[in-house]
Amino acid sequence: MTVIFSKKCEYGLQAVLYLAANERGIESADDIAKNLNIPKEFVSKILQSLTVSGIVISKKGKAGGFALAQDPKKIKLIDIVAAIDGLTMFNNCVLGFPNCNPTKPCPLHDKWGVLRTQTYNMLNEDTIDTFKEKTLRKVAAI
Amino acid sequence: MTVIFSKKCEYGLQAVLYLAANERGIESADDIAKNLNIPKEFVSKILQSLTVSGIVISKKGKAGGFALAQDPKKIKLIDIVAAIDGLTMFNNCVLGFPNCNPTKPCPLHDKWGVLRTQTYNMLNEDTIDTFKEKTLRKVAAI
DNA sequence: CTTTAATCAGACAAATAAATCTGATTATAG
DNA sequence: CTATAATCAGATTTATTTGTCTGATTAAAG
Ligand code: SF4
Ligand code: SF4
Repeated sequence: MTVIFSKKCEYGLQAVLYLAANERGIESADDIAKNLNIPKEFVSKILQSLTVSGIVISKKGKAGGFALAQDPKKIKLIDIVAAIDGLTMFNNCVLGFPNCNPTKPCPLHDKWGVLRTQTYNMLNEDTIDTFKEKTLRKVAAI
Repeated sequence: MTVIFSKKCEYGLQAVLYLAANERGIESADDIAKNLNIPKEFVSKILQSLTVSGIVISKKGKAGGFALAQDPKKIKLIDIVAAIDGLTMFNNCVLGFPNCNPTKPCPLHDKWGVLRTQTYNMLNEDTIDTFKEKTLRKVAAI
């Protein structure tokens, strides 16, 4: 069981945070994978897909790799989530009931609705440039 | 993608809420499945496992089925989650970083830690007898 | 120009989760 | 006592997610 996001999405978030934090520009998939201790081929695939979404760019050949496609002051975590897992979870129920709808609230609607929104806001309110320090410290501790 | 809980857990939560809400005592798996619009064999298996956890009881043979093992005033949603998915998610990171630890916080630790606790509280603070009405209304709308 | 180290595309494999099936057992009701 | 309708246990199937492999392409550096 993952929490909220798929592994794909978690790795995507970690990789993009890492790219933003180390400020070295182009970074190889191999390097990213080693530093985050996640499977290289997998994170490589994920970053490939994020090039299509315009979040990272890739450079082929020797000394190639991935880098942010935009200023980290413009990228939010929610952008990465939207690109990988989509945003449907922010319309779904913790209990798995269908048709989430304030007019047909299920038992937890009031409480869950608030938490769901706060989770969304958490991912939407800061740009990833503000996470550099903490990302570096966390990565160092992996 | 499910939200937080596995399908197994979602169905378990729904089934137990349903048993508490309709107050008919023994209810067949077939009936539960039809009313919740979820697979009968699957919910049956899940309820079987919840008998082991002491949350429901089962009665075999004709007119058999499942019923709550305890007074609904004593059952909390967190009990069902603990029995099916376990509670590890309440120690894990949204970003999937390993070693969640306040001394090695990752970028979202402060915010996510709070939301995670509030989610736990949401499942822990009320007993399922308080959900009857809303459950019935939600089930009717499925 | 050749070697090397990287992405890229797409197939493939393994693991996990979700759902179904089968046969046995059990209890009720006629 | 028999027919029926249910749980139960466990195997099996299917779907999805996660992870790996292969071969082609690309670009840098000697
Ligand atoms: S009404 Fe609330 S609890 Fe029910 S499905 Fe919608 S968000 Fe979830
Ligand atoms: S420190 Fe916070 S964000 Fe990081 S893993 Fe722990 S809970 Fe998650």
